[in-house]
Amino acid sequence: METGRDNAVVQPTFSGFRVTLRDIAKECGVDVATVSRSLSGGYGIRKETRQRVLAVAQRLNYQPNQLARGLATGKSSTLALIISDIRNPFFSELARGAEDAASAAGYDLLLCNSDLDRLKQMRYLRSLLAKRVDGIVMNSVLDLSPGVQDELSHCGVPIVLLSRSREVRGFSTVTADNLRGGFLAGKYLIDLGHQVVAHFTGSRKHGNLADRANGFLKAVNSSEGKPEAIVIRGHHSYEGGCEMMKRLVRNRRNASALFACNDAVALGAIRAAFEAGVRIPQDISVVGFDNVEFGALTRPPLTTIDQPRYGLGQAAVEILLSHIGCEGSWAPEHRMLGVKLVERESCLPLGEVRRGGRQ
Amino acid sequence: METGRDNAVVQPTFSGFRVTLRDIAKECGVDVATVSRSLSGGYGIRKETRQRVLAVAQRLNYQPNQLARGLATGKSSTLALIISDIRNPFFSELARGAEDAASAAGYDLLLCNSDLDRLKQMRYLRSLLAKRVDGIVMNSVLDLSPGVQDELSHCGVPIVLLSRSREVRGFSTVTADNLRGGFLAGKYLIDLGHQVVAHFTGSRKHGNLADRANGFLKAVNSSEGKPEAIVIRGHHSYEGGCEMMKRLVRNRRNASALFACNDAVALGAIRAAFEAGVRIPQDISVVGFDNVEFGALTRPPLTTIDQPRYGLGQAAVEILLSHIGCEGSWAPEHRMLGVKLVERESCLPLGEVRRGGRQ
DNA sequence: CTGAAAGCGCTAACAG
DNA sequence: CTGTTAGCGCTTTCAG
Repeated sequence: METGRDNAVVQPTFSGFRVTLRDIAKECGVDVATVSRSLSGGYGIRKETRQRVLAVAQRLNYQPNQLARGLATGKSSTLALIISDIRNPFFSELARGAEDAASAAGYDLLLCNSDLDRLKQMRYLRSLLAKRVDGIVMNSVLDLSPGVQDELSHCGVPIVLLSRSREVRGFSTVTADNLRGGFLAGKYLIDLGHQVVAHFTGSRKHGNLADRANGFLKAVNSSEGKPEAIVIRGHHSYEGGCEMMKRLVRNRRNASALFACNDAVALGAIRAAFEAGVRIPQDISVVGFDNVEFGALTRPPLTTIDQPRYGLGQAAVEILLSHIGCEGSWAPEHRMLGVKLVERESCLPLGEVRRGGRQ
Repeated sequence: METGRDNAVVQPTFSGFRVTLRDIAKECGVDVATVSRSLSGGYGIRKETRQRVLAVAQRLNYQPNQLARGLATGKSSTLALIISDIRNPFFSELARGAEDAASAAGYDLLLCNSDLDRLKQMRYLRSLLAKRVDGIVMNSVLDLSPGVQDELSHCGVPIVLLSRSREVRGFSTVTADNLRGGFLAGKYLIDLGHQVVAHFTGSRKHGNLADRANGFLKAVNSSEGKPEAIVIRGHHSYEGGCEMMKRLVRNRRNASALFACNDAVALGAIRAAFEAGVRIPQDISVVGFDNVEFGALTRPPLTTIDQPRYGLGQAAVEILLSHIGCEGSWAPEHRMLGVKLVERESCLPLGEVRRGGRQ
């Protein structure tokens, strides 16, 4: 039927995975070394020889075996990304940025979901190092023991962290300006006239969240009106947001504004508020952090701090690549990307519509 | 300060990456082969010898070099996932399912974003095969030429597809029951009394979307009241949804219901509707497909077809693993996971509140 | 049960 | 410019 023409047109794309340098060498009547040189770079090879080798390689559809190459060179052309959970839209966009950058440079990207669990992280690291990945982008290293941190920073493969962690030396970092983001959020709420503003955040060990909290506190403390800050800790997830809002509603009905440490928490909080009959933004104004795509679609659309998620992943890989060029002796680089407030409809000036409703 | 104790307690976790079998062999006064055997499996080794080797390996904190092992065995203990875009929440959840399953079995997972682009897919495949991945989960293979498809199915590494693609033999597949999902959605809308119902879908080449469309059409065609179906094609994304809704509003104001091929499209459509002053669900009822997490938070909460995204990834990797056990001669396996309707608030019976509003 | 030896496929000196 | 020679670190016959 359609076979004749098809087979004629198609070139044997994946059939050449068993042909080796030796096959080409034999075919060309030269040595494998010559073939190797011709294929990679081609320096110190007569043009004609190289052409001939290339032609044969092409014809045989030669595909180099990366494992062999890797064993010989100690490099694998693969990078790794260890994050807590790819389902978090923050990380999925970051991952895309990282993968695009890696792919553009000829690297593949291993994805690891650690859930911020120390044991999982250790397992992944071990496996990745065993595979001789050329670089690692990871969430944080704070929940590893200091000794392990130290070892990691000396293990020979460049690692860039996605959190500031001033305490840890020896790693490059890429972060959004979380401190400033927290400050912007706090200031915005206070400028709206709010006197009692809550902050939902996560573990103290999470450097980025800590920065946001500090920025936020800086805003309230440096403010004239002596506003009150209530900080509530929980899990930095949608469910955590729900749960913290329940706590807030139960214990501190006087809060009129909320800065959530990320959009997931904000969305969870909004959901719980809705179920508790608390209106957003009439009863409580909320600002999130991340500017996750779906934040624009919630009820109400979420005011939030935008951070360049894709760019973070991209920058992290760029740094990795620059380190990889430096053959084992790179200087840690710290890059901080800007943030900005995105005003939508989840905030209102204090008193504007408040007390217009129930209760 | 805290150094003394710390250093004493911590074991040298990542320091052993340069110790090789030879080192252990030397230390134990045995041959590398003995060490190799002791470490992997340990068959045909005297218990004491093995113990001794293991102890030394432990002490030296030996970490096997996977590249070397891979070169020798032809396996890499890594799998790969080629999807269109990890930022799509459908895929990020699927990826998590796949990664968890892989990780549990001792495999790492390479992430590739193809954007469904033929060239990118080819590049990834080449790279992955060169790295001797042990298995690949991929979106689809339909946009590759038939010859390439054929080659792929014979290339020696198991591949499982995330779309049905009946036309292509030689691959295993894992999908949700898209046909039934489309049918459920269509029937639901028709049972609500809608007479003119639109369907927003994507490329014909996308097997899963085609199945949903077919299921949908089956529902409308098998219905008593002879309802009318309007199918509109565009990109199966949020933006695509916006754009298709604009088209619908411009051209076919009589549609009172919409089945979107996925939640992103549904959400985009809802957004565009909102901006056009079309009320959901009063003017148009909409049902999505996927049951993406944020669908519960939109305005209004989205009625949708739930498909087990995490489970799809998990199942795909399970199949891969089972194939890997079979040493090159596995029978393609096809698994189809169930779907169900999730009723929320984006649909209304025809006429219920309709015509109560503007225009 | 264990050692010796060959080889996986490629790279990288070192000679010619 | 090109061939020779060693490995990279591990697995896997094949002997002993």
